[in-house]
Amino acid sequence: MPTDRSPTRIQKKNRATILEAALEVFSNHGFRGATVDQIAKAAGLSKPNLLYYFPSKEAIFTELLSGLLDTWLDPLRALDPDGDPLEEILAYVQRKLQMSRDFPRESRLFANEIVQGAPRMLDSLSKDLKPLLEEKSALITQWMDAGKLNRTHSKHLLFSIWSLTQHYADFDVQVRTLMEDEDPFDSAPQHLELMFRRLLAPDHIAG
Amino acid sequence: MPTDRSPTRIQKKNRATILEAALEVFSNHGFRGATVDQIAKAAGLSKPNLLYYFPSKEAIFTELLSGLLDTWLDPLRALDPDGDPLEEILAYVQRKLQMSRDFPRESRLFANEIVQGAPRMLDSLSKDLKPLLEEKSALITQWMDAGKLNRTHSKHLLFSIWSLTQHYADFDVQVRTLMEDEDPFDSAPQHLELMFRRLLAPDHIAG
DNA sequence: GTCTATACGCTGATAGAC
DNA sequence: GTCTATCAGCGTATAGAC
Repeated sequence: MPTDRSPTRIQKKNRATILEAALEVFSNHGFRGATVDQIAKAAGLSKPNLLYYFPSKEAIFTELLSGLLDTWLDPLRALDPDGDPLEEILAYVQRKLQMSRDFPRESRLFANEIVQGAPRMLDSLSKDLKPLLEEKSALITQWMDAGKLNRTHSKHLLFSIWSLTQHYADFDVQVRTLMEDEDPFDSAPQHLELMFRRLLAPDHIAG
Repeated sequence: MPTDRSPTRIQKKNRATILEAALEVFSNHGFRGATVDQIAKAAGLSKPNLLYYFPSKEAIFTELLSGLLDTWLDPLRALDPDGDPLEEILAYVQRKLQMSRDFPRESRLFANEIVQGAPRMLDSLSKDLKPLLEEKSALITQWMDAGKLNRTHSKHLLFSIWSLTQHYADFDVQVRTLMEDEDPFDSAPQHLELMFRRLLAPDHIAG
């Protein structure tokens, strides 16, 4: 077991390598479907050596989850109360879509866990995600009250943004099978901008 | 092994019971996460007895998938070329949402498989889903050409319907955690109708 | 048709040499 | 810190009695 005080450079590097490998394997197979052997091989280590850095498979997984959740929620945190409401939300949608394109493994990692009832993530959902959702959905409701946005259910609005954008990461195989050679990420940004612009842009039609 | 000709009533009933139990277990844990023991217990049979009706765990899974896919695609097949375009699509959205409410296990079964790269479903995607998508997206494009619907990317439109509606089944745990006591299915229908009506209703604004 | 008992591979984790 | 060797338990599947 690594000593508690001041991990060496090699320890830090190996832990990082393991977590990177774990992300690759867990995101593709889920917790139960992944094996320590696969992770060790992907990390270029032997299985016992890997378990020298982490006490168990479960420990790797939970550390991975908690480490990623913070940055995963950054795009939502960046929603700026002082910005232009419509543009803020449209920018958030695009940020989320880019994350699906650039970090699909993170998205699938969470998706895998949540479809199966989030047995190792329920606490994070309540403690980290819920307060953030409350804060931002309240902000959006304020914007609607002020007439800056067309009125909708603000929580469903955020769910919609999540599901539409993460779909391109989580269901990537299906999307690419159905679109053949066209890259989904070429046309998705326009489509999603149109959806949310039409939904949220305040009415200018009299009557 | 059951004889090939004319399965008895008890055989039919047991196979149906097993598939029902398998749906329950596979949808909650995925293929790898599910065990034959769990399925047998859920079906009220011993493990060897279960394997008398199906040759393997894999066989149960694939039969379950192929059996469910057909009815799963029914709502899309029901999209009527002769109906009113906007109302047809809005009705499709509501049918899909009802399926997420009434058959969440089926949705999660497919979701589990697809997030992990659809190793046992790729053929079905190409052979069954793709032709249907091509047919219906072409129909939608026709409607747009005729000015009956606002123009959007018809495939992304269908992806959007799938992701938004199935989200309430696949991410049920997250949604319910974040909405606490409010039932998502009380407010989701309105929200989704508004989204697609605003997106697709032909413009009446001059200029 | 249904059971008990069991074979056997895979997987998570540990022991102990170096 | 890293390795080889190995253990214990689980999970799929089968054998064979009834």
